[in-house]
Amino acid sequence: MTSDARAAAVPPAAAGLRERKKAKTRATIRAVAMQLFTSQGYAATTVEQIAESAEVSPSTFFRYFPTKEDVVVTDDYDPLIIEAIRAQPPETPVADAVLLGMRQVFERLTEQEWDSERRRQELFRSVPELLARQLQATVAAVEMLTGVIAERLGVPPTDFGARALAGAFVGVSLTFLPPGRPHHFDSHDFDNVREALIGLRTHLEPLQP
Amino acid sequence: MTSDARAAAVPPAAAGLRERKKAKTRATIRAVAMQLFTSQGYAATTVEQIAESAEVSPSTFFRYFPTKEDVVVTDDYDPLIIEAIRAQPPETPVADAVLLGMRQVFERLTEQEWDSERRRQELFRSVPELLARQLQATVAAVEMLTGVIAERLGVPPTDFGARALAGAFVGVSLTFLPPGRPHHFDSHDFDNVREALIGLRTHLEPLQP
DNA sequence: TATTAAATGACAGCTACTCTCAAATTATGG
DNA sequence: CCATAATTTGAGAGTAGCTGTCATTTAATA
Repeated sequence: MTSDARAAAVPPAAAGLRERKKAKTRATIRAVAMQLFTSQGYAATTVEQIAESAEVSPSTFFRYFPTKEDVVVTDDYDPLIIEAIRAQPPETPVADAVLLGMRQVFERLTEQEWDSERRRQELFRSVPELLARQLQATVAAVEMLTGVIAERLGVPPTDFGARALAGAFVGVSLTFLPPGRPHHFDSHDFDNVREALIGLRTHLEPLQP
Repeated sequence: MTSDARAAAVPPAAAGLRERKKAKTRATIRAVAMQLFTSQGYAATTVEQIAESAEVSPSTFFRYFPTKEDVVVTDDYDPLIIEAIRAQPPETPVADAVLLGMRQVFERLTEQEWDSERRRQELFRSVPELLARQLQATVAAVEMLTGVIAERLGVPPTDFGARALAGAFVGVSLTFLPPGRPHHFDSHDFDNVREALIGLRTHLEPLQP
């Protein structure tokens, strides 16, 4: 949703053997890949190496992840955030609902999940191509956010006000990933986003229609 | 600055012969590349083809553009926008100064420049990898925008308020590139961005510190 | 004009990614 | 439990983006 909060999914407990095996393979590939990336660097790690470590063929790697970048970029958190926002009481103002929803998802992460999340962020910071793809995913997520916001406001999802609010959220959130300087996004940062939004009002005030 | 307003630069009139030749080569490569992209498609056009059409070797192509993507993504407009914002009278409120500055640069484009700009936008819409890289460039531009805003506000460029405002601008602007639907960004859209920002105030109002 | 610096082209090599086809594995109906 | 159908997998060949090296050409300088 913001450019963070993404990690490996836990394979669902029950399902056909086929499904479970696929989920396990996918998780394994991602795990060993992240391991190799953080130890040798992203560029220095070849798909062949990943495949070998995961004990699959390179062909299989590409069946699970269309590109090498997808191993890092893909995640399953966005739906959780949407749901969390939807779960906020109706009397809560939209802006608060969004902030609280995002925050809650982050707060529920286990220590282990935070760990892989930090490694992901580290990769985004050091590998420009990954950041680019991550931003693309983020922009796509704005669509979803627009959806929930519109729902809450009781307007159609095409409403410009809803779109603009979603855009502002994401735009402001992105500024908390400072260039270069290693700052790991954590749930505390939502307070900062909140304050930033409040500060925004000062500058928007003078705008006359 | 937003994800638009980028095109080929006009080679400066005077300079050493070397400089002029380089500028001409660069412009030629970009021109023939854009031509091929729009006629055959981006993926279907190989660097070898571009090099041949531009009458240079593939090696030379990569000396001018580090990647095939850079042919489309690179531009020289950001400095113009920054300058235009700076040129706004000091009594103009920041938000207005930014909007007016951006708008002016767009208004000064020639019909020819608009044409290539539209082709660029078309490529961003149809080629995901290009959009990703473009977004990366956009985020980088937020830094510059933060700089001017901070300047105007008389605060250090690290100020969170300045960063947040810059982020909000870009975030809101991005929402005017609707997914899929072919809408070409033009200078008129700045009125919409302006209205969207005004609408934002309603939702930010209820936020309590 | 002679010398120096820069731009270019040819070539080799690596790797991400695609496609095809045969072998292996899992699901399903009797 | 077995036969058959549907998926998943691996192997191998091929394309193209990109990097690096080195000799050759072209522009700048004295």
